[in-house]
Amino acid sequence: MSFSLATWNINSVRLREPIVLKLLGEEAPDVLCLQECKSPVDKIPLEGFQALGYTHMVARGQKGYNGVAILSKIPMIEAGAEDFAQLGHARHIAGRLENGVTIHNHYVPAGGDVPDRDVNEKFGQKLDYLTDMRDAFRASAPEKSILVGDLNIAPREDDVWDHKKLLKIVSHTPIEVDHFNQVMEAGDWHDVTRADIPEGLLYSWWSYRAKDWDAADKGRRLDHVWATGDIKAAAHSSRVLRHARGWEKPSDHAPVFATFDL
DNA sequence: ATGGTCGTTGCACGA
Repeated sequence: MSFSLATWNINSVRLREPIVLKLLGEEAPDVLCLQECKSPVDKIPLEGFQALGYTHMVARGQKGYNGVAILSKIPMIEAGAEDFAQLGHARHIAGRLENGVTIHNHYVPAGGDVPDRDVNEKFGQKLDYLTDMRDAFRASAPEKSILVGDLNIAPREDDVWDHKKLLKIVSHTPIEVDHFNQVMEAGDWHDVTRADIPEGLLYSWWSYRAKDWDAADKGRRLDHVWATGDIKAAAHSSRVLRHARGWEKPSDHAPVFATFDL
């Protein structure tokens, strides 16, 4: 069985229902993981998704902030939702497909502007969220699992438009990258996107504040697809759907895709 | 060094 998957920070699933439908219609991933739905679960506009064959959903939501959902054409059951760092936020949901693969969908806290937990509580919450993820994977090793989401960290030099300029900018600081790598190591997670696209600048997010995001191209790779070691060889065909950043009323993130032959 | 843009909500805050 082969299935394709996409992860996309949608920045309001209700406002952007039209481009979610566009993505599902044009690219037809079997599974779509969304972050920043900014909606209670019962207000997610399901009808159009269902009409396109996405008849399964697991989600956590809250009014106005955060929120994660997994839409699937493949039968899927909920496989847990955790409140890492005990923030009381809807930032994680897991689903299990009928082929036994578990998908974790995360929206890691952005972390505020100042990369110092003593003066910026949000930065501490981000680090604590990642530490809790690490400890959960140490306590229970994930198998046959995929982890996706807006992890709000660009770990590599070629995941940002200017490594040196961003070393003190939240999302690319050494302490965040260290926490990120500890999560990966604890769960035997492997970076599917970079296994498929090992060389070159690669971004999934461009700020709304740039005058011309495409020409300036000051992006960061904040959105990730990981797989556990037991299924990493099944992954291929990774890509970032960059042109979705230029759609009508876009999200500031582009969808990231991968395919798994399992 | 600064300001720049969105979305949701309620008359700011988070990203």
